[in-house]
Amino acid sequence: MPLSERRARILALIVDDFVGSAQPVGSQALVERHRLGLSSATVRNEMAALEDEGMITHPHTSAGRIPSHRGYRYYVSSLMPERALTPQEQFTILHQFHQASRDLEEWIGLAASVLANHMHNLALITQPRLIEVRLKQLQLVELLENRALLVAVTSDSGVHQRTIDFPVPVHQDQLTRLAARLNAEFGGKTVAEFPVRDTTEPLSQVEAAVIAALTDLLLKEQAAQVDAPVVEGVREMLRQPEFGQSDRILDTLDAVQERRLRDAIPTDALAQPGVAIVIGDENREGPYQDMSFVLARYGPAGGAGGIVGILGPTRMQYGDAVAHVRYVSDVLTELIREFYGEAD
Amino acid sequence: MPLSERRARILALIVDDFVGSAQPVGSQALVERHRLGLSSATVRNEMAALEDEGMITHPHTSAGRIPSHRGYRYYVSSLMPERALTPQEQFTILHQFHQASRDLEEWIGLAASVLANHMHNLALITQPRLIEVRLKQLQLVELLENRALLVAVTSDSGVHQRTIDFPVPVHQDQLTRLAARLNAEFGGKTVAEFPVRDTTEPLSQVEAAVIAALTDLLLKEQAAQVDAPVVEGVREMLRQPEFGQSDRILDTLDAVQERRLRDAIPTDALAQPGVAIVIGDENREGPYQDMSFVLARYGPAGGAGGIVGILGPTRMQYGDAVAHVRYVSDVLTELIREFYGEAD
DNA sequence: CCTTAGCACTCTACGTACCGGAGTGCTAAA
DNA sequence: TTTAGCACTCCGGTACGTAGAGTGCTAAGG
Repeated sequence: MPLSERRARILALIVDDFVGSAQPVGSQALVERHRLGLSSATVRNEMAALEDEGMITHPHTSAGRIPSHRGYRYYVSSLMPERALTPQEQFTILHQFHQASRDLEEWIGLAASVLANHMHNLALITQPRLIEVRLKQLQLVELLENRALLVAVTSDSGVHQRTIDFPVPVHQDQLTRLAARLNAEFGGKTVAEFPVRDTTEPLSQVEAAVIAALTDLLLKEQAAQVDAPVVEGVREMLRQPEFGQSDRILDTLDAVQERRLRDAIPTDALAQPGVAIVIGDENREGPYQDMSFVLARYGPAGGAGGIVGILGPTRMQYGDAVAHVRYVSDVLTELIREFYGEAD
Repeated sequence: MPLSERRARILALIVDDFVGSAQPVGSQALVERHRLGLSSATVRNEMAALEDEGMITHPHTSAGRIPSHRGYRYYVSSLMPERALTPQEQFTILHQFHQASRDLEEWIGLAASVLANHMHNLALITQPRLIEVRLKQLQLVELLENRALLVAVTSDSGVHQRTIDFPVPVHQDQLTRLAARLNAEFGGKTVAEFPVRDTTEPLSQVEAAVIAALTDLLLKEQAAQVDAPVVEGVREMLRQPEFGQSDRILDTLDAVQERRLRDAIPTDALAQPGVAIVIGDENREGPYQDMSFVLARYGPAGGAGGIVGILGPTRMQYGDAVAHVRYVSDVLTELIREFYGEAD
């Protein structure tokens, strides 16, 4: 049920003020700061109503109001002004990409830094990957007489490596020939498309070992839906007043380890296109229940892509966050398109 | 000038107690806890003397004593009991390595985790590298019509990649032939040994671009004396009481970023073989001046190697730290010897 | 019926005061 | 040289009082 216009306006002001100051906002302060044509008493009545509707709460009896998770949700869904970055802001960001070298990993790291610095919160970006992983080319390098390094380049330009132990000695010549043969046979294929060998015709032990390693490597690669994300700005985020106590910092520090974060990213919120916002207890996992994600997919439709987003306390500048995430996602999409070529 | 035996004994007890409890230790507590055949007054006299010699201090007038950096230095140099890990401890650690797969990077990460968990402090390990980087094999993979991925495997089994843009279109066939040719020509050589081309005979633009990229890549690789280390246990360390205030945590968090840490590792202390201890203000850089490093090199003599160590507050179990670092360093050395083969 | 002035009440943050405990430094005697 | 004794110091915790910000309610006014 929608709020009355005045009530909604007051909610928006409470959110704005609280996001800015991190202090509970009182009726009188609100009236003065925004020159409302109302008395503080009226605002108090509205606040009481907003509290009944679950949009705001008190930390304690005689404190000002702070938005509840529900209030934030209402705010971002109905009240928040849409805003795009100004040309000036866009330029500042683009400029940094032009400074960097043409390297995908570097771009990802840079994008994360940019986001983190602008939003004073944690930025996370997963490496771009294709849904379908195709083998592009493999290489075999002798390390010891019975061990080799398998290097596989996949269609998303990822380079993967693994050592293989053979039951028999091998030489580089042999490996090079084998690599050429396997490239011809498996190149350009997904694991699912790998030709099944006629089992009656026994493979050489070496060949079998390489194929096994290759298959396993690509399967593992494909299985990992999302890589552990690149994370920047942990410190920026922890500087926010909500992390004032050190035990809170330590717990959060734990929660934003790349590996834990990978599983915590609420990917289901990204079913629809556009920027998704996941607030507080909309997160399933405990440690993130008073934080919010602002997430978007990046990458050309059907091509290699990943997730870019911001994680911070629920008290967050959602409008700016959305604008920044959207813009950075667009920039990354464009860079990837360039990198992999239009044709892909 | 050496301390009298009794005075040294008292210093050792102060260090031990303080390391254990993080509380300043008073004369009476010391006497009671260790059943010294002395009165607290005598101990107080000795403490006053130790303070004159700069070995201990007070936080304030009526507090117990804590070791100064100088006191720790004396302790580790002259008083600390040498200790090796018990067979039981050794087994616990070795066991974890046997669980892991045969992958060098994984070993490094595992070793760091083990160290961090046992010592409740930060563990850091640099990737193993050779002083001399030799090209083992290179591979060229077409990405776009005028862009390729250069993958170079170096003699320390490192896999390095870089994209190359060509002024002209290329095909995979051409790249494969070129790669084979360059492998024959440059394989097994260091950058310094790369044959200089006769400049009068012009290279193809493609070949020139690849050689330039390869040279640059190996040079960069060689130039970085130490990689940014793998770091584990940040949270373990920050849990120590010396990091009780949140601003201290944030500052430290900053100081232990991989990149900053790389430059802060006091490598010069590792000139002599064995385990090096760098205490407090023996560190040049500010943020580490109330922390200590316990470091060792690992890797077979003349072979690929790196640095393994612990970073924590100066109040640290130095004896255990040394024993653990030494043992893990030995284990890593053994693993590397196995991995690269004895012959190397 | 909505708005608002007025007022009693509540809770926090902060500063002051106070006290017990642990520890020191000094002195004088053993 | 060691030690008992004692006065002194400082921290940490608790209690208390106060100022400030804010609330909720009531009753009067438009």
